[in-house]
Amino acid sequence: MSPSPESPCPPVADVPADWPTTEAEATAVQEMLRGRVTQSSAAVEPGAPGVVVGVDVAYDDARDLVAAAAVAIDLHSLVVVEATTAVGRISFPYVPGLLAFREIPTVLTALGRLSRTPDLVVCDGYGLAHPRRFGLASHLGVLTGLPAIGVAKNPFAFRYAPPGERRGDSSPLWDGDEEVGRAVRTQPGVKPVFVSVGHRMTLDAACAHTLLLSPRFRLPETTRAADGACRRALAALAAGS
DNA sequence: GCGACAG
DNA sequence: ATCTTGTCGC
Repeated sequence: MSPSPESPCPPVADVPADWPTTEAEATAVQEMLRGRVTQSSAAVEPGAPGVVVGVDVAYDDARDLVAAAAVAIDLHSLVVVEATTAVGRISFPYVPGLLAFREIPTVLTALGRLSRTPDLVVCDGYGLAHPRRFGLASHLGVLTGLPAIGVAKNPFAFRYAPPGERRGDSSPLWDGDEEVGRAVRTQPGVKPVFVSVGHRMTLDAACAHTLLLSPRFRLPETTRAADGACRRALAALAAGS
């Protein structure tokens, strides 16, 4: 039977047939792709005009569903110019270090539904601040070829000294003796966010972009908008089924 | 070996 | 991530 024409239910995408199934396979993919990350001059200079896209996902574990959102925001005005969503089957269990395999297929679908090419993608989570230097933001950047950064709400397993209390203060995020990202104070006296390079971006530029995207709240406008959009998409799906 | 551990 | 109301404060 084909779906009834009047059915407003959005299609739920299945997991790609070639998607990794085991942790060993997923780790091997990371090892295979990590060399493609570029960390040179910023593809989008902080303050330059352009469109930044925030991506985020929300889960319905009971139904095995993940909803993704891609929200395009004008870098200068921070006004939302476009938003897309997608719903798919959860493609991987949550394993620290393998988060990308849980989110990427559905995020890619949402990104592909945008009518424009982003100048920068902002992810929830990490890029190079990752056990194998290939977190979600790097993975998404390499697969799309787009400049990407990761802005996480928690320091994961990395160490840092609290940055100064003023907006714009930052301190290194360390994996041993290697600086893999930075703790950035986006609002005075508020817990910092944890920024790392995803792809085609320097750490300095990633931090500068994060600050420009967070003029009023702790989290970047991209993250806030994408979070709201994917939650609404998931709620709408539940309501319509 | 055990615990910690982005979302 | 998710479970979840009202409430304090700018």
